[in-house]
Amino acid sequence: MDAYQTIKESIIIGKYRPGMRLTEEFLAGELNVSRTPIREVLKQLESEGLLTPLRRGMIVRSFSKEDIRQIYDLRTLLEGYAAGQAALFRTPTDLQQMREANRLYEQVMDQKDPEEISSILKIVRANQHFHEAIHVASHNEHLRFHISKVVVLPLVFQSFYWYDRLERIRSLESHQTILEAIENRDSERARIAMHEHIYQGRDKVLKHLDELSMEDLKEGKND
Amino acid sequence: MDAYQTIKESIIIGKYRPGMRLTEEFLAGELNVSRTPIREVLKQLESEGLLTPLRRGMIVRSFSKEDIRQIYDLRTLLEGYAAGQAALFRTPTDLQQMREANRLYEQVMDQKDPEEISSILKIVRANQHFHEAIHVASHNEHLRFHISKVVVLPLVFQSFYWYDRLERIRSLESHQTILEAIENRDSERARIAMHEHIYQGRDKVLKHLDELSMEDLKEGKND
DNA sequence: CTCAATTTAATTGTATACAAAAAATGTGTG
DNA sequence: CACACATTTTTTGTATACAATTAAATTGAG
Repeated sequence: MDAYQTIKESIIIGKYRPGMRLTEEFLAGELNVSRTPIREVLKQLESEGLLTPLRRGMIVRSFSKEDIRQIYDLRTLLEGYAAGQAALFRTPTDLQQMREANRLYEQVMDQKDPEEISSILKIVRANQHFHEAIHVASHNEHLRFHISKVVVLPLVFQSFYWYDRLERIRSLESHQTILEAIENRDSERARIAMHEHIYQGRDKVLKHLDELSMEDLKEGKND
Repeated sequence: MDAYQTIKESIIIGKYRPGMRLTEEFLAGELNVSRTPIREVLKQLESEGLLTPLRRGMIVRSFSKEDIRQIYDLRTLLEGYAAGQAALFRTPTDLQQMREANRLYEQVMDQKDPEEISSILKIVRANQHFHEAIHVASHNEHLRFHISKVVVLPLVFQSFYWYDRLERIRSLESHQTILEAIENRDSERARIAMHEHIYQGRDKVLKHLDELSMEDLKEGKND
């Protein structure tokens, strides 16, 4: 795995926590490369919105509730549109890809150690496959390109991290609903179903944030 | 002006034409800096979609008619949404900024030498000011961030380059229509007016491309 | 002891050298 | 003359040194 993927994944899974400062030298040491390739990775991750530039160096971006609302509003808009377009323009191959992605999701849905990070990552990736199959099926390269930048993987990871078995099943079911709408060329239905599906993920992240701040209050961590 | 702005503007105004190959060494010589800062600029411009990576080096991206349709569909979706949100959440300051931008546009609209590149750039910037004022007024940082990446400046430049006086006036008028809707907190009206306004720009670019290929046909340049 | 000024350390920005990879050129053979 | 193969040149990727900038620590005055 190259430097970009390694650092990105560390941010996604929270090994580098929000607010943590990342210096070029530190990362260069961590990955045993010089600062030159690290610099490029940092610039890249900044443009993806995963890092916030400081006057000196970068910190891992943290997302407020308002950030999450805004990001997910955007996702519903763009991915909803993509689902609608996919319903209009999908090819048989596109449909096959979506079905395949859902099969994969079913396989990895309940694994031995569902708390393990690598298990969560597998589920996240299967989920991504389905969504990306729809983006491809929209047959709009630019839409695809920009959606990939709107989707903030650390948040997606979080929502799946906190999903229990029932919620995973419900997520798969909504995938099936979206898929059916696209099969039936029902554009508006596909858009709305995707809209709702994404808001479910948003609500999970928001709810978890609430629970966290509740606990903080109990423990008197109100600073 | 720094390396990033210099190179970006050269692409926008077409000094570096679509398809032209840009090597690090060439640009380093051109701007009298070393390759290091140039590399970062190239990566940045690639992520903005202005450059296409080759196996070795980059070429200036060229946009097909299909690209243009897709890009402008995205713009209508996002900027339309932004206009709608602006109608709901705008503050008095926001409105002031929009009015100010339109005043500026009126000032630079008919200048001495309207064919001159710097004149066109002034109009493009005034136009940008109005649009950005709306993005700010939507009070959604993430929406703003992503719209800035969806708007492809070389295409905006082109559409204004080919606008005649009447079309510039019409463009200002549609700004006024959008502004009124936002003043009246008429969200849906603002969204639709913005939608239509952006499609006008798209059509100009597409029409000009048509005229170009017509001329090519006449001159027997069908290769 | 507190705060400002100055010094010191940490960190990024840029240039440059060299290694690695790809593209272009040249050469010989059928 | 076309084409495969070897050679040269171009161009990018990485490491590293040093300059410029910012943050941290220290010192001294009030």
